[in-house]
Amino acid sequence: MAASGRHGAGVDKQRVILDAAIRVFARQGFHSCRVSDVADEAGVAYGLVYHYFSSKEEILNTLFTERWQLMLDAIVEIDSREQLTARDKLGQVAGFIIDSYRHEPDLMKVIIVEVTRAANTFGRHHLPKIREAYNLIAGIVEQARADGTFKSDISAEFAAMCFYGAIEQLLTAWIFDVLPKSDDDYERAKGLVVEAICGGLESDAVGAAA
Amino acid sequence: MAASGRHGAGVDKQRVILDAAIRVFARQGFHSCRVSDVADEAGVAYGLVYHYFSSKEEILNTLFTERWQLMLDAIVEIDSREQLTARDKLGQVAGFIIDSYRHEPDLMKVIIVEVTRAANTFGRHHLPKIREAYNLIAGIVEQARADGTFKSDISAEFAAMCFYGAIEQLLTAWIFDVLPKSDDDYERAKGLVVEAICGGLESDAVGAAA
DNA sequence: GCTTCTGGATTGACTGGTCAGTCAATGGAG
DNA sequence: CTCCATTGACTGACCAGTCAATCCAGAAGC
Repeated sequence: MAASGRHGAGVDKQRVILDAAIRVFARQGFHSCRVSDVADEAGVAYGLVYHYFSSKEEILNTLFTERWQLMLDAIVEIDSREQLTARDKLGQVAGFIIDSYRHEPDLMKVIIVEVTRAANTFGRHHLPKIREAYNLIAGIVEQARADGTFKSDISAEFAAMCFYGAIEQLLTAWIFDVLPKSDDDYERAKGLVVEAICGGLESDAVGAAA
Repeated sequence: MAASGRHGAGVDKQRVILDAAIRVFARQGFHSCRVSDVADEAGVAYGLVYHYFSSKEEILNTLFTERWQLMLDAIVEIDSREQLTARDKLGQVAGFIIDSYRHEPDLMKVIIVEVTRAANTFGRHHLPKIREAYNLIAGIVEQARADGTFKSDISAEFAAMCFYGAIEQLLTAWIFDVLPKSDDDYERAKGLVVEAICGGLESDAVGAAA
């Protein structure tokens, strides 16, 4: 029966555990929750968690790796669309990330709070993967620098940090209810974050005068 | 003898413990270190830590509160200088934060990694203080929006997030050796981060044409 | 069709180690 | 002599990870 085991009605217990972990990690935080919390949330015996995962960390690893790769693939795909300007590409990237949060806020919260923003403890292991995202974004900027669309005195790596940092801060603000989060807010944010970073905060008159 | 206790050569043991904690927290992370590590680093008995602090967390609390207040005061002071433009004010704020990292990288690492970027676990308690910073920055932006220097279609709160997020991402990149960090890099970053956020990544010709 | 066998799925009690926080004892400055 | 800084061994709680037992779906044999 599909990819399921023997018992139950064909439910994939590994998936059930992962989904439960998303909820528990988002609610209590990775460090503050017990493995038994995850097992309870999944409606599964404690030991079964260790049948599917070698450790508590491996659960988080799996969640991060799955999702982050999706994002990397998306960025590569967006970057490959020749007809788009750099601003449009960055807009699509921002849109993808914002939509990810919109559709799976718990998962994104876990990834950002427990991995991306925890590069010290847990995320250290994932720095290479995280860097890949920076580099892909930097690649988009670099191209625009080369063709004169973007300022040449701001390095692509530096620009990528500003761009990514702004987006992550936005998600963080939503996660902790610092900014409002209606459907409208999400949609508007997609355009605004690009406008802010690419076009700048200063009104065009001032920007042109400089 | 000043603010010291009886024994020793007038050394303030509380300060010694705090300084040791900065090093240990920065090196091993708050969660992965033991209180005994801090005591050892400070060259002090385990129990003395609990003579000066009621818990391990209170040490981190103290470090954060001290430093963050310094930053809030600095921002208020910068904002009060009437003759500065919004861009200049933001530049000073960025400069202050970057210099803080430059002069006390361990302390700033602890504050960012363990508090600011850990709003889930520990930082939750400090969200109000963290928000104050956002609001002060938003205030600077708001003023520029009112006098037409900054675009009115980007809300001040949103802009503040982008600005602060970009800076924090910069520090994070330095902390984890993702960006180079010579004295020159720090100095250049001060101007560039403001140029990126206020002026935008797009070259002026493009920005003006839009 | 019925029974037995097999191996992975599932269970949850238990262990071993870790560590924050306690506290009774010590010591030395005033 | 008193008071408080200082010491460090100890305790109680917590929890990740282990493991032996059990269960059950389907395969194999009859």
